[in-house]
Amino acid sequence: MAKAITSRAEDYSQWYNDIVKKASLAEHSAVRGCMVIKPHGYGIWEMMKAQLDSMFKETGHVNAAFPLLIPKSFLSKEADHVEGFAKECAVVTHHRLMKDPDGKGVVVDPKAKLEEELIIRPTSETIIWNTYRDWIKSYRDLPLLINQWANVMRWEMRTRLFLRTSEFFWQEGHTAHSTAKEAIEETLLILDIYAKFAEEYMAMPVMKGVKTANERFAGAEDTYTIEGLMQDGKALQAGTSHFLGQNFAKAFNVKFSNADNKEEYVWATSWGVSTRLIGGMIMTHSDDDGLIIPPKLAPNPVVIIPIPKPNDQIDVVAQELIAKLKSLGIRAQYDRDPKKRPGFKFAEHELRGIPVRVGIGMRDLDKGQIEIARRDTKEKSYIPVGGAPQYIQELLDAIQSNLFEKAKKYRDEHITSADDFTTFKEVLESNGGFVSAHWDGTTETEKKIKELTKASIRCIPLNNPQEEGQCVLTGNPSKERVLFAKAY
RNA sequence: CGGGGCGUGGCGCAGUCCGGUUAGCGCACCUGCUUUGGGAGCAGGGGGCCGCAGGUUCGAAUCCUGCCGCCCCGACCA
Repeated sequence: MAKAITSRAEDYSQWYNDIVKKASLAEHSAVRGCMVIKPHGYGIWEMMKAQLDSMFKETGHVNAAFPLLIPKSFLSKEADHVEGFAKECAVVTHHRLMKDPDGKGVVVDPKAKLEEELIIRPTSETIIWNTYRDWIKSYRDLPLLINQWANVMRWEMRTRLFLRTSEFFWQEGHTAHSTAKEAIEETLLILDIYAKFAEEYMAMPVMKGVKTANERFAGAEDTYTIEGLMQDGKALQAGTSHFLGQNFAKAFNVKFSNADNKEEYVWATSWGVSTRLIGGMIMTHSDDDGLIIPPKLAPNPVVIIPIPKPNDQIDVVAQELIAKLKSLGIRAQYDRDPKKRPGFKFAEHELRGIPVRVGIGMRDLDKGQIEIARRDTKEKSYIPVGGAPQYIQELLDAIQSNLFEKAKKYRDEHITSADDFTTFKEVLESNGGFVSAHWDGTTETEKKIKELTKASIRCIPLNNPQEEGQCVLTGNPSKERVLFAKAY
């Protein structure tokens, strides 16, 4: 067991780090806070990208690309936005290096100081709205539905691979609309896409809701969120969709003429999900033996292993199986390497989270069967060669739904109501997860609760039942419950 | 920015307190033989500015000074 990983019970965050490292998903780079995403990890991101991108396209969005660098002055145009991001921006001040006059290497050339400093984008609202000003003149130019796949940089104090790094990869949608109603509809449409993606593709159940003023995106009127629950009982904000009102339109003076030839400010949204989703996938499904990838996100959901080593007959059976799977739209990989033993390969592919493993050995072939093992439950079955493709197809679906059901069961068992502060604290200590409690609606109380328990309000669920109650901390009147949790 | 820890072949570490001649171990790697249905065994082999820069000393991975970097825990955040 050369690559054994720390168990979840022993040290959850070490378990996470071990999985990222030993499943070859990513590693720390030479640059502080920035990661190298390795092929296996990037392959999963590509699967996520492809699916999300097609969902965006189906709903009328198109992709474009905006610059990495943003003039410093742009950032200061929307007051809340500056406040939110100023503390974590990397700034470009010079445009040239020179040989160090006192020795080896290079130094910044003091003569190459930029007249206006540039910010490496922490998000792109400002540069995009500055551009939209020129693109939008009439209601006929609306709606404008644009997305970009990009990297952004936020200078983080503490980083964790995928969950929080200084540079991360994401998509950011930026749309412009002629009415508030339409912009809000867009915000909710995207939230639904995110939730559908999370649940149907990542097999990660999520709560849809709206953020409190305190947790809102800097510059937004409303921030909608999907919140997942990880196996250690902490919540993960997995995606956000913002209704920006006219804040950016006013800051960047983006107006359009309506049908009555009257000028109005444009209504806006922005929305994003990032490589953080990979962290969410890991912490939702994986076990003490390593990563578990939901079949729909696996670059290669099936791996075929010759037992004990390849020969002509096994090669033929493997290639035929690959061809038949391909015709069913299932990608499979044949790990033929004769120098590695099957036991090693079994362990390796389990660690890397491949959903289905097929073992082909002469002993089974003589009986006309092959061995098929599923990663999620570790169960093995012996299936006639001819029936294997269909069996695998059904098995992948079964794994996908089993992962979702298992995660949903866990999540549902970790939503607890609390009506007094003692219970509230006890639930957080013992069971973890979401605590559904009344809150008096003030930021002050929200902050106080966070200070006392480390739990924040993750969201006010959509379609939340209205009920009279008393705030769990202050006893002040409240009309609905909100979801608290400790969060990543 | 506070508190803690760590920088030694690709990876993980020992050695550092108490300086000593050739810097060691496991994994990985290379060669050969034997193996082969759940991380193979044996034999041989290659690979090191001991984080960087100064200093003390006959002699420094080890002691002293300064610097740099990374990880973990907190405050901030997707």
